[in-house]
Formats: sequence, structure tokens, C-alpha cells
Amino acid sequence: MNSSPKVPMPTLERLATYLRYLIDLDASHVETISSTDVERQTGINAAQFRKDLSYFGEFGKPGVGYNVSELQGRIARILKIDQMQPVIVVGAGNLGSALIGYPGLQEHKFHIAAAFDRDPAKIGRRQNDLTVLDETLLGEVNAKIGARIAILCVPANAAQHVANDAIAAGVRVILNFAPIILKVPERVVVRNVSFLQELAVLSYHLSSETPT
Amino acid sequence: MNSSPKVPMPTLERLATYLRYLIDLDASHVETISSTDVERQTGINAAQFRKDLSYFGEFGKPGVGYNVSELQGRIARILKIDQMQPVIVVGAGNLGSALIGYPGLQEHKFHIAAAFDRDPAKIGRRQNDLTVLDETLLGEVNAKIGARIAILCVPANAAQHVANDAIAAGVRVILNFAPIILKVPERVVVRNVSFLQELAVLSYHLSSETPT
DNA sequence: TAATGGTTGTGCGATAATTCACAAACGACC
DNA sequence: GGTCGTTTGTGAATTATCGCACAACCATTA
Repeated sequence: MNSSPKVPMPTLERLATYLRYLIDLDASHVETISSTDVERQTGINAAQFRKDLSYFGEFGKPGVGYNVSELQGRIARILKIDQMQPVIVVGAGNLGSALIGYPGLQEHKFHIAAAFDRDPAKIGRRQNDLTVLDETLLGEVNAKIGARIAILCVPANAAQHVANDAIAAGVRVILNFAPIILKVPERVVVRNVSFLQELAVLSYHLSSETPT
Repeated sequence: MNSSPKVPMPTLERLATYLRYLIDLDASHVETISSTDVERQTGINAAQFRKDLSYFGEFGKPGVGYNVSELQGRIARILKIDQMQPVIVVGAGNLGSALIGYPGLQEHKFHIAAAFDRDPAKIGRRQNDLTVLDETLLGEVNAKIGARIAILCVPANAAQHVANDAIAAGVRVILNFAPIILKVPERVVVRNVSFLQELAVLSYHLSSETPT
């Protein structure tokens, strides 16, 4: 039942956005939305919204719209965030700690099952019911946890090494905060988050717009 | 001398990537690179690299390649990160603190000139030579600082309000970490960073690849 | 000076993503 | 049951992005 042969990446990214709004709407007891409602709220073209969904089947009723809670459930299932998933975090510096303490992760069904670092000063530190473990134990520990998602919050020069270890430990997808392009086997999916890059793009836009 | 009429967004994003690698290469005293070298290191197609640069003029010598330090300087100038830029951070929670303590920002010529929060418990706290200020002072303080870049690390329900204030205070581009789509005037540029979204996309990819 | 090996900058076709536009479907109302 | 206003799902057109392929160019060596 792997329904979708080739879903565009931008579609997947937008699905996550839709889901966020649907959760809010559901919390506000809104029962039904139309694609034009979505456009008003998100700025994403209504046809785009419908086409995004169409990759995964039919969701709405013509003349009526979409049932909020049903759609929410189905998108969550598509993204596989309908049930808790274990995640490991490597690197317990400022950023890693911020992630560990971020309640949004739990809400979105991601459970940080273990945190690692190689700095002895950080190993053993406790935070949110979690003890920072020695990075060298990654393979051993994940053999029990079975996390297939890893979040890398280590410095650029350590990232490739850590990624290799994580992959060897069974990790299949990586969220990489280090400003470096990881070399990984084809089956492994990596997504990079780089605020420096984002800031650079923003910085570029500063002069292009002339005031008044 | 606003040379470039319409540069694709993906090009800008890649420019920031190139810059990172050039900085490293320069530090390793590499003098020259070719576009194929770039492809080997970054995985970005060599022709893509050349085309990206072509939006801004000519940079290389046929038969030779590109001078690393010169190219680095020119890309930095294009992205306007060749000289220090003041940035304000709103929201001094876990994430905001992590950013304030992140040395990479300084290295990339972004100087956090002020940090704000609305939580009395956080106001007055000091970190990295910076005192967290009351959010209501944003306009007043930025009149002196003149920052045109703001980083939003506030919860989703506060983000729109803070964005409005920041824009009123002269901010022109926003890096938004809150999981919400901000409504801003056309002249203001927003970029969103959402690890939840990234995780969701990664999560989707978990099942599509079948083992063996 | 001529020939050679290597590299750039770019026109152009290929691929991907977005948006339009409309038939088919639905509920409400008469 | 028929008509009307609304909204979906999607084929087709449009727009954006990518990557090939090649002429023009440069340094080196003979």
C-alpha cells in the first residue's frame, strides 16, 4: 500500500505545514475547511494544496471541503508521525540542549530516546529525564533503542564521523545542523538546517529593496 | 550597480554553501579550485556552480579555475556578509540562548546587538556581554542600533505580534523559528526554519526505502 | 609559434514545480 | 426532483530550475 510513487519534495514540506494548521484548527473546534481557506491562512495557492493532497488519494468532498480532524489524521499517517518515534540526538551543546528541552518535539510524536556527546564535561549531565551518554556508546545503545532518526548537533568537523557511526547503528535519516554536506549512502536521507545559510540569504535581500 | 535583476532563490542558498567551503579551503591555503572540484566536495553539479556565479559576473579563468580567496571575497560581498551586521534576537528561551552563544554567528559577520524577551524571569539575564531586554523596548532600542535583521525565537502564538513590532522598528528581513507563517508587508523578507517540519519530511522517508 | 589539455561561461533542451481552468460532485433550497 | 452556488480533483499550460554540451579561452610545453 505504498501508494505514492514519486512525491515532490516541496509537497512533503508543505504537508507538514498543513498539518500544523490543521492541529490548530482542530483545537479551535473548526470542523471543515476549504482549499481557499487554506490559501488565506497559509498563503499557499489553493490548487497547490489540492494537488499536494492528490498524491495520496482523495480527501475532500466537492462543494463542502475537508473534514479537519480526518485530514489531520491522514496527513499525520502519511508523514508517519501518528505514533511516537524514537530519535537520538548527538551533541549536547547549546543547540542539542535546546532541542532536548523543546516540548514541541513530544507534541509532534518525536521522542528523544538518547543523547550523546564526546565531551567528558557533558557526559553524565541530566536534562529532561535524559542522561547524556558517551558518544562511543552510540552503536551499543541504539541496538536497544532502534532509533532510525538521528539529529546531529555537533561541530562541522565532527559531523561526518558521527554520521557514519549513526548510520552504522541503524539510523536511516539524519537531521543535520552542522554546516557541512554529509556524504552518506544513497539509502540514507539527510536534511540540513543551517541558520547561517538562511541569514546569508536574508542578508542578500537587504539592499535589493530600495526604501520608498 | 545592482547588477542582478532576478536571481533564483536556490542560487542564493547555494552561494552561502559555496562560501562555507571557500572559507575552509582558504584556511587550508588552497589557492585555486575548479567547478569540478566544487562538485566533488559539495555534490552540486559543476555547471550549476558556474551558472550560479554567472548571475553576478565572471569569476574564473578558463583553463585555470577560480582563485579561492578572491571568490570568497566576492561572494561575501554579494551576500553582504563582508562587514559586520547588527542583528536583534527576540525570545531568549533555550533556542534564543543557544543562538546568542553560537560563535559561528560572529564568524559570519552577524553581530547580535540586542536580545529581547517578555518573560520577567528572563529580562535582565546576562549572556555573552548581552543583557536580555524587555520586549516592549524593542522599538526604542532598535532606533539606536538600527538592526535590519531580526531573529524570532518566540512561541508561535507570539510570533506575529513580535514580527509586527520588529518591522515597525525598522527590521527588513526576518529569520523565523516559530512554526507559523507570518503575514508581513511585501517589502519584508521572511525565511522560516522549522525542525519539526524537517523531521516530518524525514519521518516520511522512513518507510519508502525498503531494507535490502 | 603551434599544439595540447583543461576549464570557464552560456545557449538550449530536459525536467520539475506551480498555477490555471473546468468538468464532476455535493448540499441546500425550493 | 431540479436548480444554484460552491468546492473538489486533475489535465493542460505556464513558469522555474537544472544540467548537457560546446565554443572561447588560458597556461604550458615543445
